[in-house]
Formats: sequence, C-alpha cells, structure tokens
Amino acid sequence: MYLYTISHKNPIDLHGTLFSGQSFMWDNAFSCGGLYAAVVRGVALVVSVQLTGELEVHASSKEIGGMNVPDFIRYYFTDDVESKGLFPEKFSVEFPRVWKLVLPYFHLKVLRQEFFETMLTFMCAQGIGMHLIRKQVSMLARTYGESVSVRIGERELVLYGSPSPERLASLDPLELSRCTNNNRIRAANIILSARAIAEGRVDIEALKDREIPIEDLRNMLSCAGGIGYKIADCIALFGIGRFDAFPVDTHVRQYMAEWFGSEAALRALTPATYLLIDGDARTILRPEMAGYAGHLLFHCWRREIKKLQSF
DNA sequence: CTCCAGGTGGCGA
DNA sequence: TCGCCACATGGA
Repeated sequence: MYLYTISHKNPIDLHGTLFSGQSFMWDNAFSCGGLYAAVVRGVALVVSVQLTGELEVHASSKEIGGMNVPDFIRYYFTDDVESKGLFPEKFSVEFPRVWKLVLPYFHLKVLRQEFFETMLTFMCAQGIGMHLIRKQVSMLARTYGESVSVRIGERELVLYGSPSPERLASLDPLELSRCTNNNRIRAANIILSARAIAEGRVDIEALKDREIPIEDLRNMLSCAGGIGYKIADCIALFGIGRFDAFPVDTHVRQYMAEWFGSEAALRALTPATYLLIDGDARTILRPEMAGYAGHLLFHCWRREIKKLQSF
C-alpha cells in the first residue's frame, strides 16, 4: 500500500451525507466515521479526512487510470467544482428558506464514478427503498466483483470491485436475479446491457463526448431496456460527469412542487411530465450545474424534510 | 393492512 | 398522451 497526504481546495467531509451519488449506496465503498474505502478501476482506496482537513489516502497502486493518486483523488471527488458557483446569484434572494436549509450541504460532493458501475447500481434503483438498493449492489459486488485484500495498520479489509460487463454478460437472468431483489426482468436487462458493452456494441468513449446535448445523451442512454429518463440522467450525472443532467425521481418531484412551485411536479411522473419538470429546474438552477446543485437539494430534502436516515 | 421507496414498460381508452 | 398495473421487497 502507498500512503499519500492530499491537500484540496474545497471542503471534503467523509461523514454522513457527504458522499453523493451511489458512492454511499455502493456498499463496497463505505463512508463511516470519516473513512471511505472502495475499489476504483481495480485499485483499492482507503480515504480518511485528517484534523488538518487534508485527505489521507492509502492506495494499492501509485497510478489509477493513467493518473497519479493525488490527481485522481482530486478528480474523483470533483475538487475542481467550486461549491460557491453551484447556484445562481439570485437564488438566495428568491428562495431564502431553501437557501438556509441547503447551506449545510455544500460540503457534499458528486463523484466522477465509472460508467458501468453507475449504470449497474442505478438499474437496481427502481421504485424501491435505499436499503434494498444497497443490498443489491453489495451482493452484486461480493458475488461477481473482484476482491482486493488490503492492510491498513492493524486493520485487514477485503474490498470488492464493481462487477465487469464481461463477468455479467454470460450469466443467466435467474442466477443474477438472486442479486437483484429477485427481480428477473431487472436481471435480464442488466445482462443485455452488459453484453452490449462487452461485445463493443456500445461505445462508452463516444458517450463521454461533452459536445452531445444532454437531451440527446438522455435519449441515447434510455434506448436500453430497463433504462428510462431518470436512470439515463443518473448515468450521465454520476457516471459521465455531466453535471447538467438533472435526474427527476420521486423526491426531486416532491421538492420541485413544494419548494419551487412547479406545476408539472404536481402531476404523475410520466415521460412528458419529466421533461417539463426538467425544464422548470433549468429556470431555477444554473442549467450547466443543475444536476450537481439538484443533488444537494435531493439530500437536503430527504434529511431535513422527510427525516430519512438512510443515504 | 396500507402506503411509499432514488422507475420502467406494457396495455387499453 | 394518460391512467393503471405488474415487477419485488421491506420499513414506517
């Protein structure tokens, strides 16, 4: 293991709500007591925040995806995204009550996670509670992911990476459904998507082209079975780093109605309604950062209003 | 028991 | 396009 002490510009707190996206849904990457551990691109990472505010990082390799560890960590935790610029200037004046509520959530970071890992975890996140989603993701990793054993001082940790498309491609839906809440339709859809990637029928690098308008990207991603607008936007936001993607789920719909008076958000979440709410959000938030800011609002809503404990 | 959870897709009117 | 319903499980 290699040890690094990494300075960063923006506040990063590994406690509680801090982690965004499926980072803390991803049970293999846990963040308890200020500690974060995960396998990223085959490299084991154990990260903790020091009293000085710096990050202490144990890594099983000096390099991750062609980057040195400190650079990768700052990239992965989106240290380049300034929390000050997430909301429009006038937001605090137009919505003072929401502004006051969301202020404590500015330390929350949306992570730049892997494409297939993001697709897999969010395909498991349909109409069920966070608890069950984590259970599926955890079981998928322990059953089909590659394990990496690491030693941090006296602590022995066994971490599991996200399953590769190749590993899942050859599975039978009935077998995989043991890890997908017994939902065979979901398992079959995951296998189909895994095959498409493993066989090179989906060009992931092409999807990462920043020139693609977000509505085009959403349409391209939602072509696959089991992926609608919401999951497509989640993949774009968390798996491609498209912070302009604004996933609308049951919680977002609720706060768009309650906090911002969106008429569309009062109606059932059909595809047409989805696009209307998306449009409303872009008039309230900075379009290019709508998803990132929306994610702070998402956790704020769940914790402060809905009083939910789970992340 | 009922309702809701980080939805999607098939169906009929 | 819109309203139901199945898919599956678990917690409040």
